Amino acid sequence: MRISEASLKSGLSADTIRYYEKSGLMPAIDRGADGLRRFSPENVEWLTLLYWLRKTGMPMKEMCHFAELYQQGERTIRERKAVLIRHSERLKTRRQELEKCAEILDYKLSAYKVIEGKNT
Amino acid sequence: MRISEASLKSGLSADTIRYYEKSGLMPAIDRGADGLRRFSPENVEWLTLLYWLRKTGMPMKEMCHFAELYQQGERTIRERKAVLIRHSERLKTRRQELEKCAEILDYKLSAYKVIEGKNT
DNA sequence: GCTTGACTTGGAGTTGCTCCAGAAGAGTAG
DNA sequence: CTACTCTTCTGGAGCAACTCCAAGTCAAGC
Repeated sequence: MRISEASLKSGLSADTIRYYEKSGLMPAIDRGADGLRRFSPENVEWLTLLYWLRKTGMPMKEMCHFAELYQQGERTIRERKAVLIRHSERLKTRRQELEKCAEILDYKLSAYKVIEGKNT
Repeated sequence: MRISEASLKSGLSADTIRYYEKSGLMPAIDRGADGLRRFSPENVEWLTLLYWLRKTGMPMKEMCHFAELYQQGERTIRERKAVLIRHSERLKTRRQELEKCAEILDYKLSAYKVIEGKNT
């Protein structure tokens, strides 16, 4: 499939996909006779994973490292596992931050209610 | 208090605080006779709120708008409430994204386990 | 009186995109 | 065949939100 379809399926914009390729986050995408990129389903699965990792705060540097491991095949599975486990810990931290912020918002909103009560 | 203490208490770096002031996210901070910024506890509370809003993904533009409302006093409470409610909806969305990503990671990790099982 | 340390400003650098101009190729309409 | 539209390509500029740095000021301590 071509880039627009890959974009639609992965969630990444075409620009971002090209940018990721340039940055070494992809195992060089095949080109058709016309010179346009052709994405395999495996390519798209990879892009989708990148989409989620990035969206939840993994820095590009770490994704680059992860991409290198991926390119080196199955013998790097152990290390890749470690990267993902570290990331899922990051998710836990993020969730706690959201929780904390939600608390603060609730507090602020209730304080507003008190002020409004005074003024009416 | 001075900027280093305000930084410590709010969670924002001194650089970021100065940047926020320049960007209009703060009601102009007082200066002492020495020309250095002096932060009131109210200033710090405001910075702390900004810290959490930013950390959980509110764009600067929206924070600027919120800051303007704040500067206009109590008559903007209703609108400020709306901003915070919108943000708490954003938090909900973010939480779902984290959840979704956690699922993907679990799936990937279990897939790795299968591969490792085959190789040993 | 001299050094140390926190602070000041303005500006350059960084990350991770996002948008744009200009060109090339395929497909459709007249 | 010509004209037009669509998608894609590349290289490069622009942007958000910091982050870091150089050069200078000023008060406090030895």
